[in-house]
Amino acid sequence: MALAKRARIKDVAEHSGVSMMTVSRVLSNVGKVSDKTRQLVLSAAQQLNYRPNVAARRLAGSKSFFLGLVYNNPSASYVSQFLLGALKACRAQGYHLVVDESGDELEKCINSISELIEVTQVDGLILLPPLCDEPKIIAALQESSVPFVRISPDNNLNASPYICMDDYQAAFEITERLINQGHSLVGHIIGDPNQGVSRLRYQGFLDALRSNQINLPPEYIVQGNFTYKSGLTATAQLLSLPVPPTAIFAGNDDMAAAAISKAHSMQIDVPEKLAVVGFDDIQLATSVWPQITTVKQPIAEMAELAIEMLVSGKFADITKCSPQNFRHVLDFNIIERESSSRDENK
Amino acid sequence: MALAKRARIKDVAEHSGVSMMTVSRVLSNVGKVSDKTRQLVLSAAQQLNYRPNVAARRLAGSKSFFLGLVYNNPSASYVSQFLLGALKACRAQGYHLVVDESGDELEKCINSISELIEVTQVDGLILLPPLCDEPKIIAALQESSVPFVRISPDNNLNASPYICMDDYQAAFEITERLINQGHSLVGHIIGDPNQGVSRLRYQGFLDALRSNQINLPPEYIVQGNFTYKSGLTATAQLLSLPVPPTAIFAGNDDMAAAAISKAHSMQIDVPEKLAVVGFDDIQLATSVWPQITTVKQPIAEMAELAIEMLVSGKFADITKCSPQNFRHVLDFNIIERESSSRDENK
DNA sequence: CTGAAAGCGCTTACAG
DNA sequence: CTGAAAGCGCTTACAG
Repeated sequence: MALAKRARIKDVAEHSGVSMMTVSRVLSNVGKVSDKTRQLVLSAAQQLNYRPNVAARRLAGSKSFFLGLVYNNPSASYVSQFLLGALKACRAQGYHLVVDESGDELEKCINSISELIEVTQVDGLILLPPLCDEPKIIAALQESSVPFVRISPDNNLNASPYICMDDYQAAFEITERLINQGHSLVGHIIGDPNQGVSRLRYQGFLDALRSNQINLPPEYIVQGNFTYKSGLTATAQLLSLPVPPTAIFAGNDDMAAAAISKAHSMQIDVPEKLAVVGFDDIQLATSVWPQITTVKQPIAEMAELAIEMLVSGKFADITKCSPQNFRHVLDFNIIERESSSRDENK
Repeated sequence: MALAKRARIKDVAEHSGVSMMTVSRVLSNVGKVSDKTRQLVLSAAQQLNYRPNVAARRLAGSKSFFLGLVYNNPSASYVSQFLLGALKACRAQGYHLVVDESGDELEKCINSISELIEVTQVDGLILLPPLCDEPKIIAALQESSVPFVRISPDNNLNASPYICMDDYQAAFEITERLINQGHSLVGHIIGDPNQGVSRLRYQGFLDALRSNQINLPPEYIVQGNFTYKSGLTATAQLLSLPVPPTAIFAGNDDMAAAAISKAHSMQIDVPEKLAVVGFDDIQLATSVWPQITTVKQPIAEMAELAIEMLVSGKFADITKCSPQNFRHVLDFNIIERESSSRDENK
């Protein structure tokens, strides 16, 4: 029934005694209209429960009110947290979100993005890592002139606006906490080598040690790839060292959870014999025992900001933007839980 | 550039020497066209890299090629697994997915669904549990006459086509496995009372005991709500019983993971002193130690089937469908892992 | 089996 | 500040 009676601009125009054009102007908030007629139109629209027809709008040449989200990130919890934030912001702004999981094949990925642009005609695009660092995708997007925002990108920082947090600083701080708690033999499991954040977190870790005059032998640093499985292997390696570490800083929570599991299965108590800290604060961090001390990454906030940036139109014509305004850094929090004991408080 | 040169139906028509109408017929696969002209049109379309303009299509009164997915399910991994399957199927069928997290307030939820229908003009809708059991939403949807498919619904089974698995049978079988392994004192943590699957799993559990002539005192059954936290509390209660259970069947994996954590923190070894089994096979099931024996629910397959049902048009006019064809049941698997030992093999 | 006409609901450009 | 005209790219319904 709602569908059958749906009001059109023409109805609103007749109802308020002005032309369709004036109604259109009022509703899209464009051009000058006198306050009086504006009120007239607005109340008529409300009375008729007018909702614009997006298809007609789009066809006539304006915005589609669709935004696209493309990802190939394997972490389900990362993606869903992001999705939640993005959806919330879209709703607030009157936009809808078209989601696409691109797969890992570069060719297919570019195809599905151009599909999204041509067929869905999105007004803007959000690229999640590690997809957002693919030069070919960036190039294709620039050519299409569709505005896009990248999340935690690692390269081509002048190519588009982007949102990130200070991974380096967070890693520095969480490592320093471990040091302040008396740990000097701290192991590190590096994240996916294809993601820039892995390097930043590793660097923050190293610098925290250095600034505390700790010399760590290289065998205490092991390469992982952000998966639970890689965390298992890496931890086994660390704990088999002649002098095993008393603490492990894993590059993300999945690997930290694995570190805890592996320690348990080797009869090593966490946190008594081994402190473990992670990164991200995904749901898993509070679904294992003991719960994981970690860095809370503001994933949902990143999503909301990304939508707002796209909607604002500030980056509509990227060639007119100064790359100085591209960088948006959000704050993090360190959350202390049971997987690392706080000796100083005991 | 792709956007600038985009071919229209008119171009394809001129290129192949037929009318626009014929091109339209060929491309939408509707009406009779001679094989010869069909080939002509098809090759012209390909040559020109023609892609239909969805907005124009929609405006002219045909399908929107958008499908909607609405959820309020709190389990991030459930939703993302579903999303993955849905996205894959959409891509295969040339559709796009508009996702909406509805929130828990019924009023807002109905609003956002009607928004989705009116503004986005989706051709069909998928409802995830527990949202899919809200009578008011079902009523609103029926009135709008938009086809919709529900996932694991609990009531109004004649209201729409739906997809589910045999939760009862799966619970029966996984419980019987525990019994066959020598457990007679098996505790159960019931899931969210608002979800039908909780009751079905509970019922399967009870009947497995009964069919094995086991009388279980009622205190071995505790109410949870599918969250990790509720699993913690429920397990504490079960393990404090004068004679604690030797096994726990949790209504889902989140609660099973909590059962393992709680047992650990009470110095009770899993699976030696306590076997734990869950339900769903979400990522968490393999991210804790020991990994959880569980029922693998075919979430992604459910999503794919839902999309296919919507696209097929079989349920386009629901008033013409026989409710006998509504029910679609998918198979499950029981996956044995380390959280429950297999005594018979030792 | 094929085509000419009209129209979907909106916005762009052009006038005043 | 306001409006009449034309058109976006497609499909529906009507002819033949």
